[in-house]
Amino acid sequence: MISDQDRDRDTLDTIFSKALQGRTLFKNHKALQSDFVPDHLPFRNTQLSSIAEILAPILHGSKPSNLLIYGKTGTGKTAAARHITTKLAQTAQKKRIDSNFIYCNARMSGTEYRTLCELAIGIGLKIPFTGLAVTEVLSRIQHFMKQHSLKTIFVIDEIDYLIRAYGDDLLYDLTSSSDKISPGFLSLIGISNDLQFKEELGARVQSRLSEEELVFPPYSAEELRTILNERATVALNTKAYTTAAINLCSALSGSEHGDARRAVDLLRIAGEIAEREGSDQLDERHVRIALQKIDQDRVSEALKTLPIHAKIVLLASIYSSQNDSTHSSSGFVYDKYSELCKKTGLEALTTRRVSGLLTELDTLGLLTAAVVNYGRYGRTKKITPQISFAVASKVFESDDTIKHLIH
DNA sequence: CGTCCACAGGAATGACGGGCGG
DNA sequence: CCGCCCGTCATTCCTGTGGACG
Repeated sequence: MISDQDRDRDTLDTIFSKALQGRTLFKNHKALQSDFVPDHLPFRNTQLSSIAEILAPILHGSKPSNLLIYGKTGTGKTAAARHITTKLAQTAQKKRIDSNFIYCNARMSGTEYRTLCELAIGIGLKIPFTGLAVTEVLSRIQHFMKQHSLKTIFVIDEIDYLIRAYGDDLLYDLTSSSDKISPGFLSLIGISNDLQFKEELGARVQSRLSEEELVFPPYSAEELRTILNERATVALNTKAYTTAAINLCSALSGSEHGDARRAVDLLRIAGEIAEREGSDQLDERHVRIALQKIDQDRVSEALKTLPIHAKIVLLASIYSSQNDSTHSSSGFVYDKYSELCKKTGLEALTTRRVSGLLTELDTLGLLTAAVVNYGRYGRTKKITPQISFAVASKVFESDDTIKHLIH
């Protein structure tokens, strides 16, 4: 009989010895991670030079126009913006021009307050992580920028998230604060995945924020192949992958929406699988396994960070819709949810709150909550889980408070 | 053609953890 | 230390609503 510990040590030993033998496929794992900004962005020359032209005025001390960048996920928006800003920052530093380039992701930050905090930290201003009014943080930032006459470019990624959750007031304040900051200034670069996002902006913000606009089209499968090849030569050892594997990665991602990030993720995960298997070449088989794993990974990451009640609501939705779809109204889900809460000893939240949680889970893409009218029989959200029971249970099993709800 | 279901979702309010200025 | 402010999450109370049924 082999204990768990023994087995763990065995596998660790084999991993280590393989690494020592130099059998790893990766020579630079970072180049395939999603936050990696490559030196060279193929097929984005026109966009890059447009951004550069728009931002260039900062090099002689005047305020660049605000910019709005559109494009679906994985079309290189973030990479392009980060690429240009770091290049600019380098040039500015060389020529001793005072300027700040700050990047933040609104969805990661979560709230208006925390987005502003990113800006504050970026310009070197200390702000407590809670306790202040948003307007207070804003005026401190403005005051600080005026005092030090800071010239700043602020990139807000996934800006559509911010608008949907909080409205455009903050953006209005940010774009109309130039006199409070002068002789410093603040230029905004908004990045949006949503092409219709602009219509959600009020007219006053719309004209200010999108002084300039740029659209990033999706990559074709052909272009993806070139990109992946470029990344692969940086990230992987020369003989560690087949061209067929690269081609498959680009074909699989290109057929959907030309999503480069997904293609790169796919390649990385395939590499990791191949490495774990101990094979010395990444081939098409690994890519196919990775394809199954990739969505699951993304989802379970989201699941893990969910608050406890959101987890239970999600579980309740899955149970409710499991056998027959007539049991997927928000009322049914709530009943199931409170039943589950009773089992864990937790106090159930109100219907109102659960309704809110359902919409939150919808925006996370973990389920769809469509409002439907059954006339005489009322008006509900029709809940359809977007993840399987298997995936959910796998993640929730590691949560002590709800693991016994899974059966 | 009006009724009325079964909720949606807005507004006001409160508890909580936390910072502020005095 | 105090009294006051904040954001966040949740509750309570409320008004609104599309369309099948009678």
